[in-house]
Amino acid sequence: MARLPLYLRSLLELNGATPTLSSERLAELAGVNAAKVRKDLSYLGSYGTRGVGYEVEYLVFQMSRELGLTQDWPVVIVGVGNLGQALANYGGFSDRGFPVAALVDADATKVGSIISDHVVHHIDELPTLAVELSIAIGIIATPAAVAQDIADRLVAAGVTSVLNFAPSVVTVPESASLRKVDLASELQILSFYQQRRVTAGAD
Amino acid sequence: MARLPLYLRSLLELNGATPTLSSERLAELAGVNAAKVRKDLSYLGSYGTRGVGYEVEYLVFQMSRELGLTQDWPVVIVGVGNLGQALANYGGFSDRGFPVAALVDADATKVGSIISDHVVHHIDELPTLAVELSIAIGIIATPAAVAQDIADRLVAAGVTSVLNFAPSVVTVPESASLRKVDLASELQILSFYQQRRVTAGAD
DNA sequence: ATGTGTGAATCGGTTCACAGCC
DNA sequence: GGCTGTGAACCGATTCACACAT
Repeated sequence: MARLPLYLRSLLELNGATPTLSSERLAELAGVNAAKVRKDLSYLGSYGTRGVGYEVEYLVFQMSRELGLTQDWPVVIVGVGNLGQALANYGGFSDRGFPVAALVDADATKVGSIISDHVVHHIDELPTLAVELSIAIGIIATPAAVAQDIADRLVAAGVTSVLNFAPSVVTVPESASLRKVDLASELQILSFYQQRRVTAGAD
Repeated sequence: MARLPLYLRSLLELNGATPTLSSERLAELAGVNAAKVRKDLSYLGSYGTRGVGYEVEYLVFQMSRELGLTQDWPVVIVGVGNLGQALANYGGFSDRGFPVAALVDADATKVGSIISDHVVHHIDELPTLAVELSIAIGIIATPAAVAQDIADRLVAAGVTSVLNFAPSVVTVPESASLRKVDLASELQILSFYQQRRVTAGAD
């Protein structure tokens, strides 16, 4: 359920403003419709009270548990080029239970340098690091050409969750999970609609 | 059609290795199935030849045209914190026809500083900059709390395509387009499956 | 009275399968 | 013979609508 994180964030943003919340109201906050919220939440169990709504605190707890956020999941960032460095410096990860446990790169000249308090290790150390640091998630921030190879190495090292930022098609075995963030595609999709608007306006 | 950029990228990666390509083969490269490729491409028009496949060069041209990639679309990055700076330094945009035309921020202490060859302007200059630089796309790299306000300002300034990196729900009028990149959600989704695997394994 | 939980209806997108063209 | 283009079947997800709990 890809919307759970959205609901959770909406609930947390309330910051205890209200002890209870209707599906209608939560839908508004999360930018979806109320029926969807009820269906999604009912899938987690019956945590609502008819005539009243959902108890915010309890719901937050259940969602966090469901999403596996009651523990930290250490991440490794592979590739410390522009994007990799940016991600390493970006505080948003560690804050939310995804501490950056290691940085690795294939470039020997980068190995040993320090970025955001982390020493950059060589990619060959991945298997050792993965075990020692209990790494759960690998972030690929390399050039597209090597992305698949990195994914393979991550999985081989026992990292079963992969987030790919490289603009290339990557596959992992059934036993692992893969998500991608494709900046170029996002821009091109915007460009598509942008052009349509411009063209339509000219007609 | 959100898969067009993927197809285009796959075609470009061939680098002229073959003049013609079957839907089967393109599907493989793009990581989807062949029927989908044919449906998607037929939506652009009948650019294939039965018994042969699609002429790569012609297809690339048609797709680029369709996606509006025959021209540049200048972008403005709003917010030059960690993420904003990273995006500004990230060469991937300009390369692909989305030149970073301007950087803006609300923080007066950042205004005037130079990042990746660009002077940071104050957010209030957005309307002027948008017109002068023909800005088509606005990238929101601000804290969540101000993201909606920024989106409103972008739209008011005539920027009708918005890419939101802030972890918050943002809406724009029908007349504009919005895409989002939600790093925290991506990690939480991975965490969800990761936990399921771990839990299942312990059973 | 209010708002959940959920079967039933609906919708959009995916996949199948094959007729038609090269 | 090979591969596209596309109607038809299929499937999951969304939405509707209402019985039922508080």
